[in-house]
Amino acid sequence: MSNSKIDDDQLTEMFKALGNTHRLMIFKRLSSCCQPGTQCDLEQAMAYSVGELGEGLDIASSTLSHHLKELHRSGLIEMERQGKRVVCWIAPETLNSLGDFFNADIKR
Amino acid sequence: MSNSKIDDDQLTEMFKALGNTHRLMIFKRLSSCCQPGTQCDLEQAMAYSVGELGEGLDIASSTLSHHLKELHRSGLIEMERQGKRVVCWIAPETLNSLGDFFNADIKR
DNA sequence: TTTACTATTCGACATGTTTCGAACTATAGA
DNA sequence: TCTATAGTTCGAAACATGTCGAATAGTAAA
Repeated sequence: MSNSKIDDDQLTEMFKALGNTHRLMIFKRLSSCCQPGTQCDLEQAMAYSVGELGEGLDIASSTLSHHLKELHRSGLIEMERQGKRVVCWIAPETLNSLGDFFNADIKR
Repeated sequence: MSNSKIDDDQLTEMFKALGNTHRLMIFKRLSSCCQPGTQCDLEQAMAYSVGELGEGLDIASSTLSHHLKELHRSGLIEMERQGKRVVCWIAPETLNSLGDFFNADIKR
């Protein structure tokens, strides 16, 4: 059921991107869209600014910037400047491709 | 629907393990259980020996051994000696956990 | 324009990873 | 026991990554 093409090189890059504690935390924060028991609009609620994503991570802002660049390079997240801030959100197609990778019973 | 517990550290290790071209190839070979259009027994058909997994990869056997160790350490694959050979297969629970990670709509 | 806020780039350093060949271990069979 | 087959461990070299602070760039508001 996978219609979005994604090659092995890109897949490797995405896994490499997620294979780091800080980047995985960032990714998880981006993929958690709302508070327990609340409804949320996918497109809106899942966007965070760079600063928000760094909260609680205890790393320098330059390091944070580097990690976000890696997540973006791999195709996992999108970024866009909005005024003073840069907001980030998960690239939805990519996420689906990854889900398919693990859920398909047969791969070649 | 995720009942198998898996913490962030282990998740990071698994992604790190898959974030390498050679290891991803090995993992894909282990997760492709049968030929096109054929039926297969999951438990049996998905086991490969170390030597078989290295075919076509064009790396030294010591390097192959290292990669398999990484995949095993991360919890992605199981290994067992059978006579002269060591056979490998994918750890099924782990695979499900990873699928859940990407398919759950809400994470925290 | 000056200031404050937000984020990125750069250079440097320490740490990890990938890879090889050589030496070693384990098993099965002659 | 000797030999062949199948994998692993070790040490070293090359390369990649994570991290920081300092300097820089973009935006908005006083």
